[in-house]
Amino acid sequence: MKKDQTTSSQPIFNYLHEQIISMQIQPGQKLSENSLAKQFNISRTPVREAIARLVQLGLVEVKIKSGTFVSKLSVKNITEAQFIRQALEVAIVQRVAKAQPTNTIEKCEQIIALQAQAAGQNHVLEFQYLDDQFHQSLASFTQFDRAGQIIQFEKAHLDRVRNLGLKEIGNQYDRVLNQHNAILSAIKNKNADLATQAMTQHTQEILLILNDIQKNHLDFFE
Amino acid sequence: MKKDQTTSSQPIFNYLHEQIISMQIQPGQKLSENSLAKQFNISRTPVREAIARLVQLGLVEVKIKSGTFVSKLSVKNITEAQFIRQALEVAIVQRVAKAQPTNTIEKCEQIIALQAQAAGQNHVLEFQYLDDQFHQSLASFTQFDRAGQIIQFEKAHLDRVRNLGLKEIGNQYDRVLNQHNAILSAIKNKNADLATQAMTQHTQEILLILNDIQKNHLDFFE
DNA sequence: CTATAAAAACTTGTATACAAGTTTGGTGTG
DNA sequence: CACACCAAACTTGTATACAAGTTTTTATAG
Repeated sequence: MKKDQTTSSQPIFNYLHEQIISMQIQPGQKLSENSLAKQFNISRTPVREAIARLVQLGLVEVKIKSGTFVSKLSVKNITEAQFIRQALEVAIVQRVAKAQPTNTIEKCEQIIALQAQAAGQNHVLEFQYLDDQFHQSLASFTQFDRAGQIIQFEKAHLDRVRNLGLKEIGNQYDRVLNQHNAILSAIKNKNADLATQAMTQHTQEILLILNDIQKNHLDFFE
Repeated sequence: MKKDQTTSSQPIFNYLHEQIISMQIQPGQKLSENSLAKQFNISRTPVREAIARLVQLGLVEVKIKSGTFVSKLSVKNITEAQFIRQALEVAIVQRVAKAQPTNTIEKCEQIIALQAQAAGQNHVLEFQYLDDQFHQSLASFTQFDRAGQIIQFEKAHLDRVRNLGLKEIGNQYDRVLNQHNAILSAIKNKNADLATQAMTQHTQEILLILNDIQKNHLDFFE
């Protein structure tokens, strides 16, 4: 009566996904199904499943009978991911603003408070984690799991850029905090239009640094 | 110097996808990797790849070591697909309305004209095809292929409902035509808000018939 | 030393064999 | 007839072998 439901491809998918968005596996780098299989002590079959999913997400490209490569960054792909994310986040925040669910609002307030703490202690990873939590709290109100999933998957493309920019540009804690506060404030005021505006501005932040980052890392872009 | 790039899993993916959204393979029906492999004269490997993609799209569910089943319809999934589609279509039409690209507008006018013809001749499939073309024309203006892809994949869930409703409710040519005209008119008037409103109403049509269809086909719903 | 060609090593795509769990059908017993 | 139990047939997950094309390396000729 074992209901396993977990496959061997899930861990390797999670590993590769995390390594790619954290830029520890660099854009353009070659992956080997055989090496990965040996590394994880499994056969090529589940490795190929994991890679197939990453291909669907646009994070990996397979050149037939030649090799598997981590996708390079491209302004087009990143702009597109931002567009999709913005469309969904805006639609979500509009629903939240109209419903003003107490639970969600309180959760967001708590997260913002924690973010202020993390900012004060310069805890970058914690701050980023809380950023995700803020957006996921809003998304979870809609109970639309798939929408949240798509956002997460698209955000992978944006996170690669953000993590690349961390080293040189640094985390702009105050900007993000102000924007989160603006979004929450608009929600509380039941002002869907203002919430839309605030969320739009927030999700477009990445575009402001994109050109600079491309200039500084031309080898990572296609 | 053969650049094949096509895999044997693509045809079977296309086949299953088409059969599922056209409801020729019914919700809840069992699929067999072995049967499909024999049917297409290939091995289980590419069949499994195709099925894995369908699982990602929510059209198929795999019960481990027990069977593969076409997903049943569910109000939650359908509502969610509608939400995602609406968010993206609205974001797209807003861009089009602000830019007013001549090519796109002319294309849409042509499509609407063809739709009027198809409606007059009661050509259901042609009318539906042109409906898709209308939306894809708007999407292609943004040059965001992935956004269009996501819309198409989410629309699969909506098409199942729509095709189910065709038999009893029938195609409401005039409603759709009026809505397409309203969208295009708002675009021409550079009125993004009106375009948003028109697109929202258009994409929400499916929700109006959802309850009735569920009542008439309880066995297809989970 | 350079250039070219052949061969060896890798690469992914596919077929197939096996493992392990689930479902189904039948058989025997009460 | 009803029910429990066992076996056979199916199911998906995984490992592995092979096919076919690409890349790299090596050796040989000039």
